[in-house]
Amino acid sequence: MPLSTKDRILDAAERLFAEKGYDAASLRGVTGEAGVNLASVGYHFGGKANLFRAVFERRVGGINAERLAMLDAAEGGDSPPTLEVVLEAFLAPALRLVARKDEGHERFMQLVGRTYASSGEHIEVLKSVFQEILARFFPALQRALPELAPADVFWRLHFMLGSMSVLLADPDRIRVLSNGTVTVEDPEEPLRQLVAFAAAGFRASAAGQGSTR
Amino acid sequence: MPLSTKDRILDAAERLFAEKGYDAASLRGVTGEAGVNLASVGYHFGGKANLFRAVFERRVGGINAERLAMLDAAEGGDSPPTLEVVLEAFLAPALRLVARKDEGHERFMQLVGRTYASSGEHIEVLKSVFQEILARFFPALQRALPELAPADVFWRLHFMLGSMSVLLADPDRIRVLSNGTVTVEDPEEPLRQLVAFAAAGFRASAAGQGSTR
DNA sequence: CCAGTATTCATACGTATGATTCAAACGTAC
DNA sequence: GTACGTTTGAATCATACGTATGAATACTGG
Repeated sequence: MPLSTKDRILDAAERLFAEKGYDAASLRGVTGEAGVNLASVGYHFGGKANLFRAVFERRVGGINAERLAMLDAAEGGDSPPTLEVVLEAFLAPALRLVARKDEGHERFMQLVGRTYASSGEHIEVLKSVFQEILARFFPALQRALPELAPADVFWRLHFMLGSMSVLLADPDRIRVLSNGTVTVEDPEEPLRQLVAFAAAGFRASAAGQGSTR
Repeated sequence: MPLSTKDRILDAAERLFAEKGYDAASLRGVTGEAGVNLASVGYHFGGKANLFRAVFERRVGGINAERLAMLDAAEGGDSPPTLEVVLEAFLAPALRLVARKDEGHERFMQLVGRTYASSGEHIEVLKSVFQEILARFFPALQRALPELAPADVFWRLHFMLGSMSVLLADPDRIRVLSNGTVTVEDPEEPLRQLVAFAAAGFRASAAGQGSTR
């Protein structure tokens, strides 16, 4: 079987939403690229907003399952997992999809990164899905950093999410930023770089309210 | 004098672009909020795209000048500036504008953060302006981190820009992320937190190609 | 005061959007 | 072979968009 109309719409929508953003991507563009009729969007999804949700729901489940599986594996051993292992469990499933040119998945992660930085209402889609992940990873981070105040853990998680989101939104940005100096040949390098950077950042001595005054 | 039509348009455009993004912000919304005629956009700026540029050009000059001044001051002393001082020279001018509720400036920084994470063509506006800053700050970073390979400096700068951009794009995100646990009372705290996090990240031992294999 | 320029205004044009409708065709499983 | 879920084509709707035009108004220098 080639591909169902539903999936062709999802593929095209994923691509166009990631490329142009929600507003600039039109349903006519989506159905045109998918080679299906305009009316089929209404039939299958009920509208543009629901299509946007559907694009997310198709992928996030798998990614988050992989994250939780990696965390479970890391926590299964005798000693508690190191900070690096926890960070990698969170980052690797997302960054690998950008690395291996999965076509669909890469576009999707671009959409995630893009959406995370847009302060609009589209974030709600991300937030609802992120809660379960946060509920498992935050305690794991806190256990790996017992001396750190919860507020500091949140701040640094916040920063790491920002770093990750630009990495997802535009995998080529590092090349542009460095004027072509830095290129990514090894697909694992962004992950290694971010884990090293974030782990050191997490381990910095507290910078909260009282520490510098 | 109250405020020129040109400035009223710029103010409203800044607000709406930051709030809804380039595509979702309409010229009718801008001129409506500004209380001016729709046609005045064409007269003063020539079109929506040029208006977008103008919104940037009005503010970036001052911010970058402040960055360079702080860096000059830091490099004026006898000993070379520490990493923290360099980072602060870069981050403080931007983050302070978010902190002090300058109305206009806060909205503008939100727009900057938002634009940085959008992979579209709007980045070109940012990039052109960022070159001169990069040309001064990258060497300063490299001097503060003599043992680090240039590629690693770029990677970590990249990550820090990602962290900064979410901080700008949505100052309230830390509260949402932490489910209301973490709130920003001291306006200087985001700066302190990010400087501490990024400085430690920059100082991590190299994570490049050969280091982990 | 007036000429000339700069600005502002109301309005219209063409195009595109998301949504919805309806009859017809298709495929497939019972 | 007929019934049902799906897909298509085409059309229509109301609405919104960016842009352009030309008249009207405000401002300014002589």
